[in-house]
Amino acid sequence: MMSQCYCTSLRNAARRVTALYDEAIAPVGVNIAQFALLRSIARGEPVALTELAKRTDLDRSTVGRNIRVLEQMGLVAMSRGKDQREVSVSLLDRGRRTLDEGAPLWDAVQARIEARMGTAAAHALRAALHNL
Amino acid sequence: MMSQCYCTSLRNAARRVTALYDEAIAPVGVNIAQFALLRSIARGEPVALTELAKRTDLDRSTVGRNIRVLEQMGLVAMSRGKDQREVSVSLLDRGRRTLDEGAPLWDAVQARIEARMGTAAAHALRAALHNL
DNA sequence: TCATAATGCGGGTATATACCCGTATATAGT
DNA sequence: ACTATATACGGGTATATACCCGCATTATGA
Repeated sequence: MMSQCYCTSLRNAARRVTALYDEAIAPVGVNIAQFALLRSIARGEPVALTELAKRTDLDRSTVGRNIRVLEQMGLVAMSRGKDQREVSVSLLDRGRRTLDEGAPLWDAVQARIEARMGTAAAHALRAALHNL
Repeated sequence: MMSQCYCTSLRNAARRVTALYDEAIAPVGVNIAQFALLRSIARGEPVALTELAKRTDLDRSTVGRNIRVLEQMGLVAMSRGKDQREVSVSLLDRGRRTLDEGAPLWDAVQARIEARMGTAAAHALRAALHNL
C-alpha cells in the first residue's frame, strides 16, 4: 500500500533502492553509501572531513565515522595536513580498485532502474528529488 | 550539485525531507518515523510485531526496537497475547493524543511540500516512488 | 502422542545518521 | 604579541535500520 506521506514514501523508497544498490555493489566489498563516499573522495583528494561533509551534504561527524570504517577496510588513508586541525582523506590503491571494479556494477543497477521506470520517468524523478 | 545516482539522490532527499518533517512534528515530542509507526499501529490494534513489520515494510527487529522506544515514552503498550510468542502492541492514551496533536502539524508540512513542488509534481513524485 | 517444522521474538552486531560538547589549532583584531 | 573568535575534529549519545542466531511456543504430520 502506498503511503500518503511524502516523507514515508521517500524513506521507504530510499531503503528499498539502497538494498538494490547494496546487493549490486556487494561483490566489491562495500555498500552503496561507502561507494558513494569513495566517489566523493575521488572527486578531489586529499580532502578534509569538513569539505567531504559539504560535498556529501552529511554531518561532519557522520562522515568522520564512515571514513573510519573505510580506513579499517584499507580503502582510504587519513592523515593530518599542514593545518593540524584538518584530517586529510585520500584513496589507497585498494580504494581506487574498488571504485574501478564497482563502476560497471553500479552502471548495471542504474540501468536496471531506468529500464524498470522508463528513462523519462527516471529523469523526472531525479529532477523532482533534486528540487525537493 | 545533483547526484547522478538514483540511490544517492533518494537517500539525500529522504534525509532532507525527514529533517523537515522531524522539525514540523517535534512539538508533540516524536520524530516522523515514530509518528508513522504510531499511525501504523492505529491502523489496527492490537498488532503483533511481525504484522507491524509487514505493514511498515521494515525488518521485525527494527520494529521491535523502535516500539520499545515508544514504550519507554509511554505512548504504546506491549503485552503477550493468546499466542505466547506474539507481542501485541497497542496505543496508550498518550500515544493517541500524540497522533491527534501531530495530525495538523503533519498536514501543514505536507501542504508546504506540495506548495513548494506543485501539487502535480508532488503526486507524480509519490507515484514514481511507489513504482520504484 | 511425539518428533519435526514453522513461527515469533530478543539480542548481538554493524552501518548510517544527527546533534551537542569539549579540545586543539589557527586566525583576526587590538 | 595577546586575547578573542572561528574552525576542525573526536567522542558521547541517540535513533533508524538490517541480518543472523538462538530460544520459546505453536502447529503439523506420521
